[in-house]
Amino acid sequence: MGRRGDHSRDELKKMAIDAAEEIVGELGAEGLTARKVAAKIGYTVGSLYIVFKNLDDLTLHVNGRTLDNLYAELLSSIDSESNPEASILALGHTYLAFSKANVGRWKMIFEHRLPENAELPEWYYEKIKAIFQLVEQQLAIMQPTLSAEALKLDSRAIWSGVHGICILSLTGKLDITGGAATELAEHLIRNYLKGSVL
Amino acid sequence: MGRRGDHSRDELKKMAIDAAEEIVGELGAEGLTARKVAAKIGYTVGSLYIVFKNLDDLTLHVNGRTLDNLYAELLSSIDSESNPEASILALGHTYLAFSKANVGRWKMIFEHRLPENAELPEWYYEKIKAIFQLVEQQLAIMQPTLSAEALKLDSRAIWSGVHGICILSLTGKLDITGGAATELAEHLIRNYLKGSVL
DNA sequence: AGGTTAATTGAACGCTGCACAATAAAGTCT
DNA sequence: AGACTTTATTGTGCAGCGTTCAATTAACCT
Repeated sequence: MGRRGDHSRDELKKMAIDAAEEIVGELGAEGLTARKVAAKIGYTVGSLYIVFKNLDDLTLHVNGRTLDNLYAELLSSIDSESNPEASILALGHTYLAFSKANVGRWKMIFEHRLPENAELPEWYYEKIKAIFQLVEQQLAIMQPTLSAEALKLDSRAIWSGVHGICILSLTGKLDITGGAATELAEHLIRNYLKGSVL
Repeated sequence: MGRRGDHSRDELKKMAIDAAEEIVGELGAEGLTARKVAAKIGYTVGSLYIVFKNLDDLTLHVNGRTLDNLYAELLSSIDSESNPEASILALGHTYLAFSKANVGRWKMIFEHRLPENAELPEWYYEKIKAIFQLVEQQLAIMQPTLSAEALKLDSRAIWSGVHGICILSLTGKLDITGGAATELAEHLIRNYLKGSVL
């Protein structure tokens, strides 16, 4: 059992997120319970509630880390590419690969619902925005004359589209053969870009 | 209390789905519990488990009906339109409007996760396919030379895209002003179609 | 060593999904 | 009509959930 001074608050927090991450990776969001996390880190449930407001709070932190992981992979998938269209395609490809390699964690981000009146915390929005901005940057290189407004719209349209393909393919609702998600995303990106340049 | 012979199995099933639908509409998927549904139809929990395999089964039936409702609205949004591009835009518009008008029920379709090894039933897939086919039909009118394969791909790409916008806007993850979802979808559809015709 | 502070526990509460023995109503047969 | 069978429905029970909080126990301070 955890004894006083064994771990600082931050250490405990990190341990809990680590444990939760592992559980979600194995069992999906459904399998995440306070008791399991507590058992896994050698503390009792009560201690979790010192560090997190509630289970949703813990979930949010796991999701935050997942977003960070994705962001890192997305970033490293473009820094070698110079052609912006190729970069956007690479982003899409990396996104789909990541979500497939981390189904449980990725699905949790979208299956998770906040309690009635709660709002997503600011830092969470920032992470989402950062991802959109990767696309936005490439678009800006492609079409330097576009207004900030138009860039934002285009990047949101493209990335939401890729995201839609991602979710529908993960949940098997595409009514299409398995590996086609990447192909779909490529299609979407290429055709959108072609059409928007005109 | 429900007495023997008061309601047939099918009536009971319908009553339960009705009640569940109402609860989800008011409280969201989170608020749906067997005990609440039972109380609402004047039966006890036990009776629900005669008619449904489990709560997931009930959820699936509510979702199925929601898909039917959407399908009906989508259908009536195009039968007056003759221009296929306008029709696809109308489909997107109707989709977003429907999801906004029925947030709770619509979100439940995507937040709901099946237990570990369960597969979606066939009739559920059929409903999803039917919706995709509405887009496919319009595309076929637009580009009669396209192969069945290509039609399927294009319709999936477009509709997944619209769906992505729908989900991200419903869950407030678009980092963009509220009403812009429709605008985004229009952008996506128009640019994709423009690009794909070339 | 004794007193204070604070970290940690674990039991308790009210909820959940689900199962199943007990019950009561309808149908059937003589 | 009365007894027997069938079956629809109940309601209690179980295990597990998130969350709270009084009690405990370890570390620190004087």
